Amino acid sequence: MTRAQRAVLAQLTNDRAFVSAQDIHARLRRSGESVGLTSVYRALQALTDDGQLDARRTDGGEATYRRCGSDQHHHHLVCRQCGAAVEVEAPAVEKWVADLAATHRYVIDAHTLEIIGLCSRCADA
Amino acid sequence: MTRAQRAVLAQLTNDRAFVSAQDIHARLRRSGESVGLTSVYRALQALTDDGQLDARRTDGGEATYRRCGSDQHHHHLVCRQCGAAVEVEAPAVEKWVADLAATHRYVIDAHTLEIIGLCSRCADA
DNA sequence: CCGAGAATGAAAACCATTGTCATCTTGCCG
DNA sequence: CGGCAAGATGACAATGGTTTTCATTCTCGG
Repeated sequence: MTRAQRAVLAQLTNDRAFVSAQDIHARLRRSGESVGLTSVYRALQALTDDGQLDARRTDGGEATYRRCGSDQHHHHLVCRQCGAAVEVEAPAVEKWVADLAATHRYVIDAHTLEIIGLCSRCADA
Repeated sequence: MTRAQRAVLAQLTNDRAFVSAQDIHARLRRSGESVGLTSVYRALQALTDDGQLDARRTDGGEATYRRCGSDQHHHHLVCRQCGAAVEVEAPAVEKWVADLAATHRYVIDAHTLEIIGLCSRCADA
């Protein structure tokens, strides 16, 4: 693992929310651990390919990343304000998806299920 | 409704797949019906706000739009190649989402459920 | 017919992301 | 140790979708 990858992973292990590349870069800068923006992007790409990070896009189209606790397939309940997320599993949905695909003769690559709102902390504030 | 909105809506009523702003612009151009790219973006924005179009982002982060048959809340089975989509309802999922949000004290704004793959036509080709 | 307010679109600005390339590390072999 | 090859790094430029700006053009009520 490269220096940039270690730095990014450390940051995301610390925070544990969905964070954008630019945010990660800024935070690393602020904490003295200086890594170029390009390297942050490369590290995020590599770690995501490696399955160590989950990626999702915000409503605005910005990519955000999170270090998840489970390496199993799961979905997220995400706070649109702070990025805090709860990992959830939905076996019933998985089955429903598979059946549906078969019915319509689609070859499925993936599916997404996300619940977006405000966590209790952000809702109160 | 403005000229641009009529043109965009006509195009999307014709095609009925998820299409990007740039694609719509190109198609209108090609069909003689010339509308500026800016106006296409504005029309898509307005029509989406109006609930006349459904929007989603491709994996690459590009926004795509579709004229759906149902104005009820529904989800999509989408072909990542050609944009063809099947509208599906999932009452069980809706309920599950609501319960989950309550459990975790999240104030829910929205949720997304998408199934991405290849339609039978694209899979065969 | 007139004028105000909306619509239009070309061009510039934006901004996240990716490519380029010269430099710097690092680990290995002699 | 040296030194070299492969990979990593990061400043900078380029890309590409989207939004802003702004001057011009419609449109429609009075």
